[in-house]
Amino acid sequence: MAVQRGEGQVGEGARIRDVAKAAGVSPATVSRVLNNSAGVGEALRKRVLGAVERLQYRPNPHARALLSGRSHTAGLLVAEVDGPFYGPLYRGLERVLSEHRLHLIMASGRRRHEVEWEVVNSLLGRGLDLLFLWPEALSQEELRWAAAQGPKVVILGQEVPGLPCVALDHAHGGYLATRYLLQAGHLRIAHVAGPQGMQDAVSRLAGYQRALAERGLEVDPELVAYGNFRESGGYRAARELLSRGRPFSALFAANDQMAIGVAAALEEAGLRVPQDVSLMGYDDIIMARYVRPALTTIRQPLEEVGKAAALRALQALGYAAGTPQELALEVIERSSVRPLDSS
Amino acid sequence: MAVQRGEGQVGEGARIRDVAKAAGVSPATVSRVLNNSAGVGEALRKRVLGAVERLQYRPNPHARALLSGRSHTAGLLVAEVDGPFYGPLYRGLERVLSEHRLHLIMASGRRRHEVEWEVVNSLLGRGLDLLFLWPEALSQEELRWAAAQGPKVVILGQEVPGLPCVALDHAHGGYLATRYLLQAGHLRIAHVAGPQGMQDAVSRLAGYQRALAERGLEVDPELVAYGNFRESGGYRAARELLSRGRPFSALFAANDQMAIGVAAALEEAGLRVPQDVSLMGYDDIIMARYVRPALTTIRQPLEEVGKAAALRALQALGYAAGTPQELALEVIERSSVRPLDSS
DNA sequence: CTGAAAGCGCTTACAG
DNA sequence: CTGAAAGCGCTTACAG
Repeated sequence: MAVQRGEGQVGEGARIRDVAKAAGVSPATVSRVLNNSAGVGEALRKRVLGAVERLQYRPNPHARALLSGRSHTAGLLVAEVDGPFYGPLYRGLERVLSEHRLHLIMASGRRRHEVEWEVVNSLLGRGLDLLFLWPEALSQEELRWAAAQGPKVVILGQEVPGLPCVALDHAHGGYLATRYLLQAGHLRIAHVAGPQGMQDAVSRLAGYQRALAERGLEVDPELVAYGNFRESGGYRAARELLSRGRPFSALFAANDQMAIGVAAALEEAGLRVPQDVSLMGYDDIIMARYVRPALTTIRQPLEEVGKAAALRALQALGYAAGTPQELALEVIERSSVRPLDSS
Repeated sequence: MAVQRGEGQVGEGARIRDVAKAAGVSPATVSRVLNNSAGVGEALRKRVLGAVERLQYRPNPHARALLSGRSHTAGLLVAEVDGPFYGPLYRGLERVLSEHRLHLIMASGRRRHEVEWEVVNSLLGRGLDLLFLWPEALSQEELRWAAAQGPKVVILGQEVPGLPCVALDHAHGGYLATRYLLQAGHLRIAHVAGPQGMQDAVSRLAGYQRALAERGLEVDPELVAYGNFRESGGYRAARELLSRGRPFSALFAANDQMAIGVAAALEEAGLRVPQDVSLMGYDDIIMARYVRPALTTIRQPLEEVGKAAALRALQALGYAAGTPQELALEVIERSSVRPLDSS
């Protein structure tokens, strides 16, 4: 009685007992052969493998997961699955994880607190081994709670005291970008920041302000506008900046996508990059090299971030994993910035 | 004896029997409450829910999957997780699937037969409910074999007789793009095709040739070069075309990423788009709207493709799902093509 | 309306 | 070296 054989896809194939019968051994022996455990007689081994092959037997992963408590799956929360940004991160994670036969589930929190929370809970309910969270709206409290729920958690994009994190120093990046522009002789530097309240956006803005202050320049709030981290946001923010009428000879956009939107708006307004306005991006997405003028930007090693996060997580799971590379930000000089004639 | 309580993350929380004990009922009753089955007395129901809450009980998904044969997870094979191309597809799939509490695993086949085959097998061994395959190198035989292994399979990007597929008519798209250029008065039209042997690339090339032939023009093989579907490939292919010395007034690139690489190469060679060379892309990635000049292109409704594929798969699983939209290709006119003066 | 029991497909400690 | 049995955490047909 009780449960009938499932109709599910998994149940359709041969079971271990079918293989055992076909090979004339016990299920335990089949299991041992498949898991390379203990010494199984060579003769039996061959027989079992033959039967496995013949019946196209695949062990039921759900049964294995139930027994071991391991699903061989990791989850990744990001702000969006679109866009050029998370691709390299995903790839870095996948490269390392797949070597350990771990798969990766990606889910989007859409930059909204409510959605992020729901996604994290859904991920927590799936019996994943690992959780990589790149939150945009969740509080540190909430992240710590999530980490207490079971799966190993690695936080990306920000430092959360008490949890394993892999973050880049966004404030430093904002500082580097701005200083670069300053060194090129620009004094009136506008900034298109990311969404207000988002950590990385806030930090880059802080870096921008610090560089200006260090140089003894006043930070003019009229030279700062906010965007959504996408092309459309950069486009709109640039138009807003232009409409304010405050002159600027350079502009630092908090990411490359917005920088490209900015460039479009500038051109529409009859301003040339870099002759009239120097433009600096952030991220170094692939496209940055190909847009005209090619974008000078701050490179974030996102694939390396993914690898580092994966390595750290694997260690937490008890696998012997290598040591991650140093994650350094770097100015990539291309053609969108030019020195200001001090004439 | 036998198995000890797992150390896995899943095993760490409360089990159904703990809840049952706390509520003073049997595990069966807890199960019924949680699954809203049958009529459970309201009083008990409350007690059970209270205990669930108190113990922070989460049913073990692996046990459920073992019993039901359903993992609530779908797999997606694509050529790369990077790049702007698959984002909208993933999003379309995810939007529909998540409404049915299905998660999505993405894996990259890297355009290599061997890797694709391995990935498909790995996916097949995971007890997934659904498989979405956008193959670049697998044969129709292999795809049919995969579909026979258990999970419901939907093929993307090409038609495979006998299997549910969601594909766009790439030949038609190539034809549309070329005809558009022809109608603008161009007669010498170069083509940067995708990798030789890949279905979509081959079809677009065929569409290009058909449009030329229809117009009574000879197809000059010297005007065709091949790229890797990425910016770098477009860049190199354009340089190759230029080095051949055959004149052309327009160029159709088999995707937007290559078109953007082409534009960079053209500009480096001192050629202006569209004044000197008209440029047509394919896909309509977000960036197409923002590069300068904004790219005239063929829009592929990839998010819709994802939704349609998800809907079809859900039907196969027996869920009542809606009917997908029509998937039409469309010329998006922007600024990278201009009529040829017939002077 | 509720519970005791069987069983999903595996793995592993125990016996031999 | 190999097998019989227990058990992972659930769900559901069967009894009551």
